[in-house]
Amino acid sequence: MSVVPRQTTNAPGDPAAAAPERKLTARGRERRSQLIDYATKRFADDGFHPTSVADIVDGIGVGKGVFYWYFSSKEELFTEILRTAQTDLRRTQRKAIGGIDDPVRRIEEGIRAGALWMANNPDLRRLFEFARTDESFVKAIRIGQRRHVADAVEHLQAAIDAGLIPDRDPVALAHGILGVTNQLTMTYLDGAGGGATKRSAEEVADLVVSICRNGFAGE
Amino acid sequence: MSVVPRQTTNAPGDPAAAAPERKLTARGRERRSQLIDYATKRFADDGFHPTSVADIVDGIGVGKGVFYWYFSSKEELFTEILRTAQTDLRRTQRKAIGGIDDPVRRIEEGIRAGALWMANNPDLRRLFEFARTDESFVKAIRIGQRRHVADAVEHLQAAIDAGLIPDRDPVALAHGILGVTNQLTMTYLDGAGGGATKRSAEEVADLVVSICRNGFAGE
DNA sequence: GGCGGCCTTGACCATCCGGTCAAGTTCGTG
DNA sequence: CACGAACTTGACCGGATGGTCAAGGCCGCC
Repeated sequence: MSVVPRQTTNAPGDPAAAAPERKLTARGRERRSQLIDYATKRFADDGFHPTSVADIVDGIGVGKGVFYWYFSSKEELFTEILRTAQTDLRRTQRKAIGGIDDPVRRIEEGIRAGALWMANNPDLRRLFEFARTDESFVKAIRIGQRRHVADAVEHLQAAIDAGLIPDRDPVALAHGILGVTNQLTMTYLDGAGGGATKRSAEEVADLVVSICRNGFAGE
Repeated sequence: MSVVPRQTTNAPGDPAAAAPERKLTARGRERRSQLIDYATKRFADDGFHPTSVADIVDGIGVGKGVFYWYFSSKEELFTEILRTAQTDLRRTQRKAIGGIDDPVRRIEEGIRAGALWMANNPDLRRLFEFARTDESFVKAIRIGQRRHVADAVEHLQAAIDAGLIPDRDPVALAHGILGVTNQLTMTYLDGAGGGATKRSAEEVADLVVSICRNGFAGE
């Protein structure tokens, strides 16, 4: 008969786009992640804008209302995907450098873990890449990127303080590392790198570490 | 009265999307570049998909037919913008390393010129960035990127052969340089870099060169 | 076994989108 | 001044698109 009111009041200060925040049963949680998984693939394959809500629900074989039961908008879904992915990437990197003391090795293993994550999650990598170019999502992605850079800067600064690497702007270095990782994983692991042979994820990760460490002239 | 037939036959072998290829008067050429300029700005500010043809013609204050007089589709316009920009970037870099003999300095000045171009053409840089993420345009951008990488590889290989830099995969290095350039120009020159102070184009160019040359550990 | 909340349906809506086209205007040339 | 080609107009079209909602089915719990 009656339907639960659609508009969940946002926590004040949260400017726009909030999740419906419903009580979900096991079945509901499963449906929700099914939507997320399928949408991730479609967004990565066809792009965010060209993928319609109808495409997503039709692909799963459910009615359109299902989508809006779990997400308040297409944008909200996408933001949710981004947030989850950024959290996962960060956790992966933290875990990878867990037991390591030497700052330089922490940096290197962090880079390697980042590159491997990109290699193992090509869809999410593509979504990051797109999100940076779309005004509606830059903000969301900047939050995670800032954290990401801050993590790297911490270790770079430690290495500088210990006299293990030259004293250069660690923030710029961190961004440089990010740029190399993105570009090389894209080139060698996504479809058709520009005149480059295919390589395994590990080879690419080693390549990324080597280039970040030495540049073209170093050593 | 009668209207010139709309569909210009493509040069055979050209798969899709070709320009109308009309005879343009001075007035026509001006209108055409007005459309290109305005569309570039809108695409860069609002994104390709969110910007409609109606937005473009309304922004200029002309009828919709004007657009389709000069371009056969929105996609064709965008591809044209990309192609022109890539050509311009390449020419700028070639010119910058014109009179230089030392391979290492050629590399460095090429990098600097690339970074400066990105800094001076933020709209076009954003369009590149987006085009890499959209299936319809990857192909177009790959062509230019391949050329771009090939240019860099040539100089890197020369430097390796002359024993001026260590013998490492020049293709990977070229992509690394590209990644650093994109990331740093975006961070420091576009809106709101992640917790980073604003810098001049020249400072950023120097930063890019330094990082590409030495990595985080080099020298 | 029935009640109430979670979940699903799919027709429907207002709007917008890329693209077409018949008709009209501008302008250089002969 | 006349003619034809270059250019412009703006109503119009078929088909999305994101999002809504009244209605009904499912299911766990008392």
